[in-house]
Amino acid sequence: MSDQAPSIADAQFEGTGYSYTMSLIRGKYKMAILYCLMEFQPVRFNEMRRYLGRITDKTLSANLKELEADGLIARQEYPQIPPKVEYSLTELGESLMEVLDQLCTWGETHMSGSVVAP
Amino acid sequence: MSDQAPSIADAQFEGTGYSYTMSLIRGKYKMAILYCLMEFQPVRFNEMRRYLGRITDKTLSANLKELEADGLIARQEYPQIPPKVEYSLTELGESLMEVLDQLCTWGETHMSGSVVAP
DNA sequence: CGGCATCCGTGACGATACTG
DNA sequence: CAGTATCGTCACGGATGCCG
Repeated sequence: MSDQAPSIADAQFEGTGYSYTMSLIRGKYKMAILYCLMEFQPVRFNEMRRYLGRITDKTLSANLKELEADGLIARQEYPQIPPKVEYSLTELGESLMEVLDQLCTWGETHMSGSVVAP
Repeated sequence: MSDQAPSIADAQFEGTGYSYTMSLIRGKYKMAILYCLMEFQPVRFNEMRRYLGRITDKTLSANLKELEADGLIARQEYPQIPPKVEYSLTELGESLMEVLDQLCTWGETHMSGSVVAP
């Protein structure tokens, strides 16, 4: 039931797919990490840190854990010296990137107000 | 430097369309505001505040100003007593919503599998 | 190399009161 | 009704140091 036109009076943002998706990619670096993986996976910890610019170990580490917990990325650890860990996108992560990639396209199209020369 | 495949060594996230798009919708409520407008525009200030749940006047006001400055939403003020202001999406805002709407769809599809019990 | 522990700064956001 | 002003809080992220 209740399949009538939604009214703003009782509508809610919480609980929408929107809200859920945003919770996954919130944060200064979440999307950058995913973007990095999409283009260069598998990627090692320090590779990614360099790519992201000024991110700190702590922040990167925390973000990677969250993304892993959310099922978007996979962590592959090689028990050796020196340690080696590679990150990559899961199937879920890849499916999300297909959508997020369009955000990139949109941004490139519309940031023209401030075209940044290469 | 030829036009070979990009290497992670000198790639950068800053400056991508991605980065630009995210800068527009960052924040706890930015997307919720846009989403609200997409479904119910034009929307008045207090209507939106109720829709967004626990947002304060200050935060809502600040976010609306930013979105307006970014050209995503339009503000229509009616000089009368009591005051009346309506917000709606600009063409640019609408074009962004077409993309963001897919985030919603993705979220609805994938949040069912990993519902986190409260 | 790939982390974790700790301390700390900042800015987004909340609560409340007030104004045109 | 549609904000503005002021204050307080807290998560996010930065800097540094240590460890397997």
